[in-house]
Amino acid sequence: MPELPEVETIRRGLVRKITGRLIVDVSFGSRDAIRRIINMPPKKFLRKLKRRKITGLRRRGKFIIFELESHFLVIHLGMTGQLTLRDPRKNDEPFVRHPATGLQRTRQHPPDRHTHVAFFLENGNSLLYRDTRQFGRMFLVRSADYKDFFGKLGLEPFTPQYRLCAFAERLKKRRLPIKALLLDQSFVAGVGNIYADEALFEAGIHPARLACSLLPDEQERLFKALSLVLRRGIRYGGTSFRDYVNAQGETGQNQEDLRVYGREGQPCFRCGGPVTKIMLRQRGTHFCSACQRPHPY
DNA sequence: CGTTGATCCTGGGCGC
DNA sequence: TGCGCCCAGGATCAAC
Repeated sequence: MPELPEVETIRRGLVRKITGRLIVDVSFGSRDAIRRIINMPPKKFLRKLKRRKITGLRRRGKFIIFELESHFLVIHLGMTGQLTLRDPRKNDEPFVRHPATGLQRTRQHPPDRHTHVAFFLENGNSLLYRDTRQFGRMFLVRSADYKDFFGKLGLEPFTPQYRLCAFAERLKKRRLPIKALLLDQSFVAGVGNIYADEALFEAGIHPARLACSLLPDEQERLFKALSLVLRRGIRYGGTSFRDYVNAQGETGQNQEDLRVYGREGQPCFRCGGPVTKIMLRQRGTHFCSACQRPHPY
């Protein structure tokens, strides 16, 4: 589910509301789900979090990172993870799936069978972690281990380290389809299936091209396309295809602005030809077969 | 070493 | 209505 723009949108929606707050309690859902999601016994997790103050909120790739006093709580939302705030003074609304779009409409909701962790804050609000498919993970990382934890993660877009020369150098070493490389978090952090397809379309590059075969101007177009589509995703509050909601429980708007993802058979915005969908490494892959040629010559 | 495909889950949608 | 199958914003890991 959530790629860099979605995680960043959640972060921005939470940062003012939880920074400086104390975690007074943590409650858990079903045992089996908790064992998968948290990297330690729940009692230990609770002991380490109780009475801790949240001093800040960061993001690295698709990870959202809660700064505590001696630790970081690192959360990866997997495919269907949701982090939402619940204010007991406001009314709850049930999850409602829109019959036509399939999108969920909700503001805040009470915990249900997919709500696996609730963090209770001293101001009465709670932060709910809900995850239908249970692919998300939470880690408590000691401050000293922080760098190590993210050691293998790749270039971070929108930072000074995200530079064309580093990008091109990494590209040249890899002999696999460029789409597959874009999904590899040790290359560029934060890119997932939607934004990989969107960036390749913007750059006019066929998803099955071998990464090492990209010509210099293609490398540069892809480098720029990635930051373009990610920035656009953030500006529109993320892409809601199914489960993604922001910290307030609202869907994003970026699905209205996608060029190829989810548009199979519909006209390419550039040439008018039909958008093609193929399976590449078990992932749905959308592109325009006229604008994104399999061979550059 | 690098690359690949199976696997972990639940649920929605489709064909029969 | 129901069943079986395929698909879904992801990442890990055994096997080549």
